[in-house]
Amino acid sequence: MSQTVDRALSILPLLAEGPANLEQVAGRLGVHKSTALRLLRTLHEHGMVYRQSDQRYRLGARLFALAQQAVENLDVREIAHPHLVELNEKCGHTVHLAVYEENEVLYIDKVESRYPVRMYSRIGKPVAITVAAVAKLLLADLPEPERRALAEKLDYPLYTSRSTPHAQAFLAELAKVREQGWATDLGGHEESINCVGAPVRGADGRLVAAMSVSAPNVVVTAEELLTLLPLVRRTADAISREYSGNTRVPDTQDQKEARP
Amino acid sequence: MSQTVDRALSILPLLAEGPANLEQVAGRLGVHKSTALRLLRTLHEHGMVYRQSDQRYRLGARLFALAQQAVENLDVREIAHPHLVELNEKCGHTVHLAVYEENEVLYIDKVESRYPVRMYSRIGKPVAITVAAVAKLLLADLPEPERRALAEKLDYPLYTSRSTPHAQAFLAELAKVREQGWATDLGGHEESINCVGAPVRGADGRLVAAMSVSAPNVVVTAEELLTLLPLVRRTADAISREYSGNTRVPDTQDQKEARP
DNA sequence: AGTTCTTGTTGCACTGTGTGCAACACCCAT
DNA sequence: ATGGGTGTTGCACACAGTGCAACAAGAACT
Repeated sequence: MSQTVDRALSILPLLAEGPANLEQVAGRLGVHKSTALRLLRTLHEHGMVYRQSDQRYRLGARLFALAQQAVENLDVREIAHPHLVELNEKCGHTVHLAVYEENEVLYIDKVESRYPVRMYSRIGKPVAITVAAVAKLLLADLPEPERRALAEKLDYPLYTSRSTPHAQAFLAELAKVREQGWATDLGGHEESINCVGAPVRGADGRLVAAMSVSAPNVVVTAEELLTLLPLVRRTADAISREYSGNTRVPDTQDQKEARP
Repeated sequence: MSQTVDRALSILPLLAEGPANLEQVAGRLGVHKSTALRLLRTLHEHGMVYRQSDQRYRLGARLFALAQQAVENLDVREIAHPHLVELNEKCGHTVHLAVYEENEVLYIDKVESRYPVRMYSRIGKPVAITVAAVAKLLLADLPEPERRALAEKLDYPLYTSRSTPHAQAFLAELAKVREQGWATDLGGHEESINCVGAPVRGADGRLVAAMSVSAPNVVVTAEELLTLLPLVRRTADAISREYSGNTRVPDTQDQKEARP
């Protein structure tokens, strides 16, 4: 909608791929060098980009700080965290918490496995949406037309032979997940890794997040992992209960400045 | 430099404090509602802000993803990580890695303590610059005028009775750190938490990062923690060596597309 | 040392983009 | 129904953003 801002923001993902110099930025934006320079300077003033010693630009520190503050404001995360830690202490595996937002599913919290073999994933990383257990749970909760539209639009990369191959299969899987109230990913993303997930619901019954436990085959088989399902569901339910209990007050809190 | 972009970017830190509606945003920016609306829409299109169900805006998912990609591009981090893990396995305490960037020091990696009592800190969070061991190390390496200028400009919050009280004391501390090649924070940020840190240097001898080990009093006393100093320094040196070895090649790599 | 590229920076005239206004649409309360 | 509180749309004006061309500063040659 706003050309200048649009261009400026387009620089960020571009730099996320790796550092770039002025000409490269100007080139990829399709604007004159001087224009790109002004945009970069503005971004720089706000700490969004950083100019390294070789004069090339890369993403700046403020970005981290912002992402940081943003994630701290998600109250589900705050409530869920101790539960995730507790679950991790009981079973020892990696525990994830994820939310859905505008056609993306992303991890907002993670407790690392106690076993030496760990998964590669990170808070803030978008999830493999067509296969991950948490993604299935979150998408299964979308209203039918939206779910359908999204499913049609997605890519279905074949990470492994057990990845969801196409929209039709995905929608069928979502229906199943919706029905049973939990989800799995059995080697759909990485051949040797399995996950079991359960939904976290708000007071209105809608999903606000999803959580999962993941472990590689070498540590426990898929069958063994599935025995954890009741524990996972109980944890998710505990979070749901606590989250729903918190029936929204904090908004006005920061305004109040009353004296005793 | 660019008014529109400047305004748009100013919205982000504002939303980082918490969700806000159109009027609040317009008000705090000092612009008309319609202007704020257009800016927010542009930010929205880029996934930088998200519109929650009550119509208020908050920071969006893309921000996480960007910060994520940004941190992955920092090659010190990649090299350092296994060393940090190893150090954590040896001593069990929380290990941090931090860099300096434009008047800020921020954590770029962290390995959690194995003990149940954990510190509150997070990757991406700006460090308490006047007291943290890693901050002292990084600032001590700045050229004298810059260091002085920064020290004068900083605030010196008294987190505890042992916090650095003012610029003069801070500069003296930095001189000491520079001299001895390592740094501590003994209860300067939180009464009961101590840290020992050591510098990571590039091929040119300049600091590229700093690392530290932190532990609360209840687990080990400050004296006991200091006995880890040689180990911490050895780890930092190992990272320095590996980092310097990597004498910059990767730049051209992504351009190449030659046939066999 | 001189010359030629390459890349970043500055000043300026033009116009296209962002601006604020006012009117409108909408929702929730009363 | 009626009112206040929001978010949204269309439009005329002007100023902020644009691209150009000329300049500066290095690096990489000969």
